[in-house]
Amino acid sequence: MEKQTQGYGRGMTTSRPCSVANTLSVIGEKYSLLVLREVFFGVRRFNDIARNTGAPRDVLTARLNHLVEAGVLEKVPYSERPLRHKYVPTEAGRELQGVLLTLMAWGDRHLSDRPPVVFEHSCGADLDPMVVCRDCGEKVGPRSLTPRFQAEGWARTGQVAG
Amino acid sequence: MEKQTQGYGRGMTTSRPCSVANTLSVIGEKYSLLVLREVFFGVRRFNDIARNTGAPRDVLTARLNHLVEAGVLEKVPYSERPLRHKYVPTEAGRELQGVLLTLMAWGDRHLSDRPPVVFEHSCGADLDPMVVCRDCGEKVGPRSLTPRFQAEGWARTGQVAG
DNA sequence: CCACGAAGTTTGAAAAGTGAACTCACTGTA
DNA sequence: TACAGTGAGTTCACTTTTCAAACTTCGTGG
Repeated sequence: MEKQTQGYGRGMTTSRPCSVANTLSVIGEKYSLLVLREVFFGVRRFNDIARNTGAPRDVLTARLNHLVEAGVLEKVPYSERPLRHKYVPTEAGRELQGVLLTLMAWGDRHLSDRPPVVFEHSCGADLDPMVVCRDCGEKVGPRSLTPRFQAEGWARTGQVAG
Repeated sequence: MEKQTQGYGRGMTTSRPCSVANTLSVIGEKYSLLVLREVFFGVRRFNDIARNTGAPRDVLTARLNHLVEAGVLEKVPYSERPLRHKYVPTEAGRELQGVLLTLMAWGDRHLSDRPPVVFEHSCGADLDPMVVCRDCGEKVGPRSLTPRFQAEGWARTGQVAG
């Protein structure tokens, strides 16, 4: 009955089991992350989200439903008669903020002269987000990580050589 | 001559100017982030990336070309006669690691019983990534940020009220 | 000469995305 | 009661993208 989006990875037999793919099956479709951006900005009504993201209305309907089913957003009525809903982030949804911030930081650094939006952190500084190891607090760099695969067969499928 | 992908935001007139949208115009298409995941794992050859991501070969060709044009990957020959290339991340590409890590962390937390892949950090611990403010070092939470819009007209398009 | 491998390219059908127009329920004004 | 207006979708006709499989091209090793 449900129209099933032909998603990434989640449960696929051919491709690598991976939480990146799993997460993308929830927020990887076109416009989903822009919807979340708006929700984080406090824009929570259908028409406003549609205008700010540029998403066609039927696509937006599908994305919102998908995000609600996935437990990222929650549909909360702001008016009975007529029944109207706003879309608010769940706890899980709020935890996606880090994804948005790292995406934004990369774009700020590599694709714009000056950032279109700046976040002021509660410490007073303009936020420059950074990913660190929770245990040691050190910044995570490209060479400080060694992957360990929990399922066999995926470790050395390709040449790792430089 | 170039086939122009009908992308997000970048340059659109209708939707909010935003680095999230700009970044998604580079890495937001289906499979692009999975390609980057593989490249970070050290898998750098066309056939290996195709197998591990599940991407159709023509789509993969398009994604790789797009990522190379955008300066995220670089095409480096590993054999003349026949000419064969591997795809290696540029400096800008390596800086996308934070995006992958936050996506992975969210999936680990919300979509799997146990992580399919664990990264061991150079400090010895299994990595649990966290986004912090570079200035004060504090963890960035959902309520510690205040957006400031550099272009007018986008600040209060929707109801911010809870 | 033949089979094989890597890295694409081509193909035609299926799926997804698109904007415009339409529906439906209600509201506020007269 | 009539009537214009709004929010949230849905439907429609169309375009674009995706897909898997087959094909191509260049070179290798036997």
